[in-house]
Amino acid sequence: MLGQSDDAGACCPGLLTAPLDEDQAVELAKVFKALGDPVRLRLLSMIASRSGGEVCVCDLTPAFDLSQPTISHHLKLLRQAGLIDCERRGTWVYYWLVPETTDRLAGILTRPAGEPLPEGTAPAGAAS
Amino acid sequence: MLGQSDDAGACCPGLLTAPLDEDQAVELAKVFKALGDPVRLRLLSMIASRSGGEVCVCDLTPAFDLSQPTISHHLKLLRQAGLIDCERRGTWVYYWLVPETTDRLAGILTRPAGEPLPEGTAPAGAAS
DNA sequence: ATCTTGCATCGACAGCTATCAATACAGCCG
DNA sequence: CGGCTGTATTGATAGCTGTCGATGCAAGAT
Repeated sequence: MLGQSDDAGACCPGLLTAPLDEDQAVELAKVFKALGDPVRLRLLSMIASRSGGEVCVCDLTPAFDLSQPTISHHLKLLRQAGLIDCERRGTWVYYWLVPETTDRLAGILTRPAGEPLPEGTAPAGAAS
Repeated sequence: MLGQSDDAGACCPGLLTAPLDEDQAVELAKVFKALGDPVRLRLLSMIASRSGGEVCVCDLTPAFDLSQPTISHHLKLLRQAGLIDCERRGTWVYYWLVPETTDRLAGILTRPAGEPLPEGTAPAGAAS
């Protein structure tokens, strides 16, 4: 959902250096929207911090005061955003991080070092 | 809203290396939620890519097929998320990026390079 | 085959959100 | 002063989203 299709040239200049076109913005927004929920952020961090690589849903669900279908729903959204992936193994389902996606986001949010900021933060240059 | 107070120790280990606690997740989610809309992403990129530092609202509004109040609303959300800031100068209002916030997000999404992805199990991220 | 457990899907509902038209406010100009 | 322009706020509304209980499906256990 983010860079698995033909993103020729979309390597990562994005967001902070050039205006996004609408299609790119729509795609990116899906991923950020998936991150825009505390439950999903915690799920993602629980999954990602298992550098063992994977977590069983049965380890995730009890960490929240939410019903099992709700957790399942959030996991689905994270998966549709390309942030995680999963596999059934016997009775259990295991989830793991897709680091390419988070790497991509990090790149998109990283401002090219050489960018000369006006002066701190508030460019109150034009003093009338 | 994100790191302008005392985030002692919260430098950036976040998200991918250790499970987020709920308060952190709630705070972070606000920022990601602000990014979870195509219009706001385009606004942010238009503002950020002006490394001159600032953009007049009057330059932003006509770039969208949306009413002026809607654009104003989106700008307000971006500002509340700490992603941009603004200043009135005469008749016009100018917005600029708050790079600290995007830097923080980039750091949060950046996985410590040395993290050895296991491969015995499933994470067939790119290989296979 | 049947029961049991783990997870996903379905349908419903409350709360939030993006959008607009109308209006208010701030500053310039005459 | 009164009018004009650029932004923000308000109020209303359609659509989306997070949540749950109920149900369905997969796979191991009996």
